[in-house]
Amino acid sequence: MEEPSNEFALRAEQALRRSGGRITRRRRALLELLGSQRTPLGPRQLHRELLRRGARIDLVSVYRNVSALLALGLLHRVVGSSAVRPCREARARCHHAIVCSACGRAREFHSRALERALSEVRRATGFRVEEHVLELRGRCPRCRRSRLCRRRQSRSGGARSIGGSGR
Amino acid sequence: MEEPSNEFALRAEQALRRSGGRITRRRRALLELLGSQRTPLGPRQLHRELLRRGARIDLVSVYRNVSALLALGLLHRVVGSSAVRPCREARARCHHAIVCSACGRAREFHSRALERALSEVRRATGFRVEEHVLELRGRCPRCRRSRLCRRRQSRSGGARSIGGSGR
DNA sequence: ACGTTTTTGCAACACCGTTGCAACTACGGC
DNA sequence: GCCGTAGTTGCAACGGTGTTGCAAAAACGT
Repeated sequence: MEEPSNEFALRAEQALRRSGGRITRRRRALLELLGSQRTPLGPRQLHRELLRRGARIDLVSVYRNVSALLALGLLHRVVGSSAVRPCREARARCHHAIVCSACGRAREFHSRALERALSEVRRATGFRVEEHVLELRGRCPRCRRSRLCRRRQSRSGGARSIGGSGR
Repeated sequence: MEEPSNEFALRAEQALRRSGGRITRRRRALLELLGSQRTPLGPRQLHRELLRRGARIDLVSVYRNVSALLALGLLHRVVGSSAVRPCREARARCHHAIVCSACGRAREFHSRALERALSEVRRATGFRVEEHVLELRGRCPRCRRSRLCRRRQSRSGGARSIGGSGR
């Protein structure tokens, strides 16, 4: 058997074994892909990419594996979509991310000011803010420049027309 | 015809008329409900509540109306769910909200510190942060106290067991 | 190599939201 | 008040997404 080619795949394999899981050819392919992805991908996209790379795997298996990895805390789900991305650190619990609404690329960051602001919100509202549930959406520098960087993501309301001659 | 009983319904009716829409009995019932809801509700829940109140309306119509209202900017969609809530002001464009992960109640707030933090993030990442896409999730004071305040909302990963005798 | 346990693929299913179409209804004009 | 036009509704059918039952296949410890 081959060795994991990236840091995430290695870490994930260890975690899987520790929890009694097994390392199959398809699972490894998925881990490699997840570890090398440059943007959050959903199960469907992961599956398509795996097929494109020559792996023979069923969509259901991708779903099951992604769920398992989420449960193990190895993946992070982009808020408001089915896309996932690997958690940077083994115990990543407080990262924030900003996702480009145009190209979908995610960038993680750490902001002292944001931490402070969250404390303020916590105090003001009495809420206990839960970890890693904060996510921003915006346009990344690249996509701000070029309009070329397109991609449909519209989870927004179906924009039913009003007053249009809707037959 | 009756007069709208709450501020939101009134505002929504005006906006709908302005855009060439018409005010039907069912639409009005939905607006009344939306204007009086204490927590974000999804189309399904809205529909159920409308039936419970004696209105006879099809689920499809609820979907269409909610979409229309979203398109008009009268409703705001909770990130990561299908639930909606009325925008407080007619032109609300920069409110932030914190949603309780237990009971679903939403509370809007305004935070100077958060504004400042967002500026910092903007500078640091080069992203243009888009409006009203930031949303926090946490436990509200009530739900922190009592465990009684329950409600299923789990859009989280199906938590497929690993190494369990999955049979 | 063998037996046990997990993983996989397939098919079927459940759920959510959307769309085509015919019937209905609001509303402006007379 | 009645009419005609144009927006709205309900129904049924559809498409997409994610889940589950089950038998075959594969991984891993011995």
